[in-house]
Amino acid sequence: MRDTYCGTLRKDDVARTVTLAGWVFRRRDHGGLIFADLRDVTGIVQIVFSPEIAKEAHDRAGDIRGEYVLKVTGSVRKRPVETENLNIPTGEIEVYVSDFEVLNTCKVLPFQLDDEDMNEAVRLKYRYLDMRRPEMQRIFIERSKAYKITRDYLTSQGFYEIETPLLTRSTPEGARDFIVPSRLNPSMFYALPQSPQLFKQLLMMSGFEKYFQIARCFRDEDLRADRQPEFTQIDIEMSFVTREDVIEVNEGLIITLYEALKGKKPPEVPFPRMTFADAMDKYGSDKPDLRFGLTITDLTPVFLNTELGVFKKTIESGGSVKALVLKGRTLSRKDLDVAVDTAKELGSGGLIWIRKDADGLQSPIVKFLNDEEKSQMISRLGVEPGDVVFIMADKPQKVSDLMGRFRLYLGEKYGLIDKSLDKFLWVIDFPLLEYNEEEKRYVARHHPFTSPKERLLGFDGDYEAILANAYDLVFNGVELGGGSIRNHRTEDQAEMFRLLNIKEDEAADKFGFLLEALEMGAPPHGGIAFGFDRIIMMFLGLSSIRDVIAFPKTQKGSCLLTGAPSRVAHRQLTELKIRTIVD
RNA sequence: GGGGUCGUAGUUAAGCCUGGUUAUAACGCCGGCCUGUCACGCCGGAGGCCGCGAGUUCAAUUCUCGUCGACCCCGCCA
Repeated sequence: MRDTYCGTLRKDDVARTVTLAGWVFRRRDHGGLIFADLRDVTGIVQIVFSPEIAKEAHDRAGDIRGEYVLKVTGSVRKRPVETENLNIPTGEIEVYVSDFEVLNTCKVLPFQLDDEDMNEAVRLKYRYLDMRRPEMQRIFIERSKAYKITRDYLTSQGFYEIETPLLTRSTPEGARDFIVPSRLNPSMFYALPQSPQLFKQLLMMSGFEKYFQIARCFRDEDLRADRQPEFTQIDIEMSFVTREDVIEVNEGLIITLYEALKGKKPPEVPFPRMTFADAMDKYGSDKPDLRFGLTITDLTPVFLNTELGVFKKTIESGGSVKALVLKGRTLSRKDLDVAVDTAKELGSGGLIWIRKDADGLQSPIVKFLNDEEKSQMISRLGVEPGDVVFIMADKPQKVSDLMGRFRLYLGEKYGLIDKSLDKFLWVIDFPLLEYNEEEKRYVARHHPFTSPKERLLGFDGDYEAILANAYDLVFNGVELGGGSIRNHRTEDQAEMFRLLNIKEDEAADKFGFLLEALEMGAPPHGGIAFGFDRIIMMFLGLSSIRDVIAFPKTQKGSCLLTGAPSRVAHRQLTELKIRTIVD
């Protein structure tokens, strides 16, 4: 239909006769002369309707409106001096239309495509129009590039791409499943996969050795700016590997993607590492944002014999006292009150501030501290005049977590984060287990197939001290992916189920197929999975995962475009032998 | 499940705190003029269930409660 794309035209094309096809982006009707910007997937070019060049075309051009779909034939000409538009790549030329055809008309759109400040609900209802905008097209063109890079890189490393089922079995542990009724088996349900975890391990038992898949995953949990109920993972599994092997090949993949999407090299290669314990101690997070310092200091030793009630009580019951120092910011009383309120909103029992002025320490609690405590605190924290110390006291894990979040608040509020930096980090040596208050038992921190760093047969010590052979990749404080070396021997996996308090018959019922497969020559194996959407979002510098998903869901999980989820015909339910219990 | 922000022409916002006139602006849309614009310009015009439902009041876009929807966060997300 066409022989040339709009956005590709340059000075070299002058004098060519071209046929273009695209949408009318903007028109500027001067009566005698009509300009329009014709847009296709490659960009825009100015087309000119002149009565002197083509009277008939010019007459008809008056009826053209925004977003009309045109096929245009004309000659490429250099723009007259002083009328070039250097803001667009095609700005040195224009196309004089000799003839055109309206391929389709267009109603007045519900919003203007060049409106940058659009309500997201309207964009989502008319997502196909939203996606017509060049900046949205750019995102999805980059995303498309990322698929290809991923496939090229991994296949060149000897990986095989294999698909796994979407209709699979619901398993306990982990996120809530989306379930799908089985018509052929009334009252039975499939589950959509939270990840292809078990299948990729089984493929290792099949002997493929290196597997990957760009896999859709489903988790029926509440949404966030960076979480959708269905999302895409780069899912990877390898046989006969150690943690170092997995990290090496995947660091290569991430670097390749980073360079392609950001157009520059990552700042630090190989990516630095940090243990989970260090991350929690210094940054109060298992995904620390290293673009700024502001590390947490443990002041518990300073206050072991304190007379200050809050600290004394906390320390006696096994808690910790932790501090952050905001350097060189003379905060007003109001700033400090806001900080205290913020800490409360984060869930803190209280935040203590101490301001060091030229006259000494200012704080509501300073009179309860003795000289020894004050001087020790000052030397440990390196406090200088103009600094503010923030202190919280609570159970060790809780205070770490709270200080971690408070650190992010301070970083954001006081502009400590250098947004021009990119910081990758491997977090390693996670705990294998964590206590779940709700279920009153230990659950797997990563997943139940993760292996411990050391074999555990007959383990009877401190569950929380067991380290896992697991690793996460963190980028600017966001988790991009994580993985582990798995248990490849039945007895090790059975031991894990024992630690998780999953009974033998239950394990056999739910995971029997895996345990059996492990008994039939399962190789040592491990892998990783990256959030593909998140990678695109982070590397393109976007703040919402919805911006990198073509047709995303709202926070309540609905699609404003199609109206999903929706009621279904009663007949459909009957066929599935399903009765709902609410109207 | 909980906390917060928001909802007014097609769109983006102002007005609401402190209730009372024809609900304001920009962009878009429609008509007219315009041969070098590129966010074209100039003149004129149309366009509103102030999300929905109750309540308070002589009177509600404005105050109160509820509800629906969008967004951010906590819980949740192996």
